Amino acid sequence: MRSSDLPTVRQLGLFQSMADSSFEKLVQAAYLQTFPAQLELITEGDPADFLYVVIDGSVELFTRWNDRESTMAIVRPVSTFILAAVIKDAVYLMSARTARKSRILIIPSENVREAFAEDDAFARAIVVELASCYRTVVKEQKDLKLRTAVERLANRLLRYDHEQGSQGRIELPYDKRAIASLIGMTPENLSRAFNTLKPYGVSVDGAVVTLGDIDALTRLAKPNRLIDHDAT
Amino acid sequence: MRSSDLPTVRQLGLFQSMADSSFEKLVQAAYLQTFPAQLELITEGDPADFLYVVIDGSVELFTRWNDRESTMAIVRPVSTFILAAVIKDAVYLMSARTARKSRILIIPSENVREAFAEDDAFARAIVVELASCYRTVVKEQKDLKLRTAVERLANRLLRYDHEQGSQGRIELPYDKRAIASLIGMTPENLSRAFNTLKPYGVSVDGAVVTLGDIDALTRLAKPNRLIDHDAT
DNA sequence: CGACGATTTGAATAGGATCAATGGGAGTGG
DNA sequence: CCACTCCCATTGATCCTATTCAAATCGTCG
Repeated sequence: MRSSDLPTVRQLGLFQSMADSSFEKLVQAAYLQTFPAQLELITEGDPADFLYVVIDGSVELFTRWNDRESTMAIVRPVSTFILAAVIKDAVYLMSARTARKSRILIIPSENVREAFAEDDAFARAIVVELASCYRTVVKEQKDLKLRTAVERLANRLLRYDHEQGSQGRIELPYDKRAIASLIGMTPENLSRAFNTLKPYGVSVDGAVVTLGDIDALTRLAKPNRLIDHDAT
Repeated sequence: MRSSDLPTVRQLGLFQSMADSSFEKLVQAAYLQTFPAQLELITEGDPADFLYVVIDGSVELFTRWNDRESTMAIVRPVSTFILAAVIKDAVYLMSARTARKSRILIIPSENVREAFAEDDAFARAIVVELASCYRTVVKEQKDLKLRTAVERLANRLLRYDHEQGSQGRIELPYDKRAIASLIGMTPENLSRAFNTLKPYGVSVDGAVVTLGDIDALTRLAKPNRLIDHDAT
């Protein structure tokens, strides 16, 4: 793998506290590959043979059932995905495909589980990582069960604004189809939700969204650290 | 605490592999209390001061936002809840109240984190526990995003039937209000969903539900091990 | 320029929520 | 034991939200 990528991976919360020797072993067993956009990397139901680390690009985690499909998450560099399946030596619960051309580090599950068994610091890092993942999904579930589609969109816009420096002007990080599915609605409904938010100062021009009245939008959205914040 | 409860707790996946000394310390620091029904044990947003173990009774995890409320899970004996918050030393994301009179073991968070730091086997048990919790919530999210309310109910009925010995006759484990909220609908809508399922052999008499045509119900529900099963 | 995919808009429908009213036990107190 | 009350569940009517299907528009890329 490219030597310049190594430190980035090493600095991930998941890997930074493990022993050098353990990390070495993991990296030695790993493959770094570049995939074109829209390539299905894993399919839900398959055994979890690898742990994935997105180095560059982005990956969409999605799920299918009965001819319906829903985007569960979009993973951006640098982070891992499907750790839980790997640790439990179970099948993947979600499918994954590259959203764009992506460079991805692939670590065989057995090596991950071996490091987990041998390296105590790594085991504890996994605890922290999984606890974070768990809390993130719980927040998403709260978002889904407690809010309407428009409220979910409003809160997400505020979140993107915050992530992008609170300038009242954001660039949507993914295409609208993906955002719609992520938020749990159809693309058509997303369009209409944007229209519903016009009176709250929201105007859309392609992927650029201007938040002209943050206060009004905030009063509508009622963001909450127990649902919307990333931290803890 | 009652000596007869100790082995049950000790045999939980979370505790069974840890050192005797660590377990001893945890138990020594813990309190066993009996709470009346409908008592709010924890409130979301509060610091996670304790890990909870339901010994007897049952506890509802729920969440509130903007005057709405939703049941996230119901915890039955013997199992723990809010482990992730305790490990991360964060605030609770969910509130909890006893659904009925309950006996509950309460372990101070600091002791849990101390055991986590000192006992490697315990750390690894926490990994497995959190991975399971994570995968459970992911399944619930898939259920919510991919299925209609009637489909969710149909699958849940099949699950209860399976849990209760596949006799085609089940007793609802909680009152309908709770089940409705758990599934993500209103009580009114649950009533109507039961009616919708009548042509599929579902008949309701109080808390007793008869599944007269499992095949038809299954064809409608399309249960899936990546959403509905408990294991892995 | 033309084709394709993504987005938007419109119209109709379905799914679910809300509000209001009624029925039905379980528990309480006389 | 019976009446009363309360809470849960059901039903009806209506409203609102969101999906579906269809068509138009826009922009991008070859």
